[in-house]
Amino acid sequence: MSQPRPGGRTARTRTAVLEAVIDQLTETGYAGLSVDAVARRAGVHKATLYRRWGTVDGLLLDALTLFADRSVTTPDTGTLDGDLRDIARSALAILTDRAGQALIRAVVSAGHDDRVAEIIRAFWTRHNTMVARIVERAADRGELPADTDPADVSRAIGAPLYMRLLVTAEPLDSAAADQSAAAVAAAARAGVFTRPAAHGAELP
Amino acid sequence: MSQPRPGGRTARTRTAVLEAVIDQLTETGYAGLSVDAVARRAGVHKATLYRRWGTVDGLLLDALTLFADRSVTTPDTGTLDGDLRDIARSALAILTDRAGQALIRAVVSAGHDDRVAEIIRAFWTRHNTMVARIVERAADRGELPADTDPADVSRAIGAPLYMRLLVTAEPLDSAAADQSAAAVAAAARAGVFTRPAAHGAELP
DNA sequence: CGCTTGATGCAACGAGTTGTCGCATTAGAT
DNA sequence: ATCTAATGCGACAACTCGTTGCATCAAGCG
Repeated sequence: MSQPRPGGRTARTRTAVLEAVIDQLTETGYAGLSVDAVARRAGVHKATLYRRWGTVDGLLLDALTLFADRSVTTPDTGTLDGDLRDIARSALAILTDRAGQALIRAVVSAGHDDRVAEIIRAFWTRHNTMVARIVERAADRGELPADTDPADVSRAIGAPLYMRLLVTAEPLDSAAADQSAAAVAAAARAGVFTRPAAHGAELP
Repeated sequence: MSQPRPGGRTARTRTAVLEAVIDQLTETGYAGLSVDAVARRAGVHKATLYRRWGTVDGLLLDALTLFADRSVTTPDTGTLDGDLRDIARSALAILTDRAGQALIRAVVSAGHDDRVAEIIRAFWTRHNTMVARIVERAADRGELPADTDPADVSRAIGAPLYMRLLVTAEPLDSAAADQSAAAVAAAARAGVFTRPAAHGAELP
């Protein structure tokens, strides 16, 4: 590696700065996220931040990258309900995590920076892939219609939780996560998330 | 009324300003919503805005009040599925409306101004009341468990649509609305939105 | 019609913020 | 021990923000 190691000054600075970004977002939201404020909080000169990150969005982007790079694990409980519940609880964990909450709010506020959008897109792609494995297994067990769309399921699991966080400001607890999982299971079993007939093979 | 009439200069100024607020929000988002920008766009001197609205949040609040005061109508199609579909399509209409979209994004970005939060709370209270009527009728028809929680249903209908708008940036179309309605219907019928046993009446 | 009153236009301001620069200093690698 | 890149430092011009005093205007009223 040509990069300085984790113990190097550069890495230490980055850690301190990105942590300061989260702190600042938590306290003041995206509106209060200025380069100066982050610099003061991190104990780093603001010129350094301008040189390395350029803009406020650069800072947000780096913090977001660090956060979104966590791996998505696929549950395998043996039942659709169990798997969906695990996924909902993972989502809950992100949404109640300090950094997760700060970053999600910031992303929504940041309007649509292209680079940010790309990170979000990549995250959901991975998430959908993970859900697809669950769905496939459930279909093999006969718990679900074979043409169930994983993207629909993926979105539906998280939606009520994001709704509580961003829109209605309601509490985020495990009961909410479990209810969301149960609702998705019921809807999926009922065939609501079935893909529209693609090439009319089974038409009369 | 001691207020100048709708044709008065004051009223005309207010209309022009609030329209400018929506335009500005649409183009730049909450981050770009400055008093100066709105003043320029509305063709009104900024001192006037500071005198009447005080701050940027005052402007947003007034625009939001004007928008949120629209009445919520209760559908009555005779079936649970029909009613839920109507509700989902109403939500879709708000979420695809220019002003609605601008204001919803702004509210999420505005962090939590107390007065804004109060308006949101009031909106959802009315919405929940409306859904409660639907749910009650459906329960009377035997389409739903009697102890179905209207707030759960209310939240679940809108959630996938808000999710598409705010989080995943996916398209908002009537297919999405109808799917959401169908999913909620299936989940509600399955008893997912049933209130937890309150005073243990039916326990062994 | 002319008068009164409150709302608006106008220009200027001081305070604070933002992003950049040249140069000195330091930490880490070789 | 030395070299290099990263950081610290202070100053700066350009910009934004909110306020103020005064002139002007529009709407209602007799």
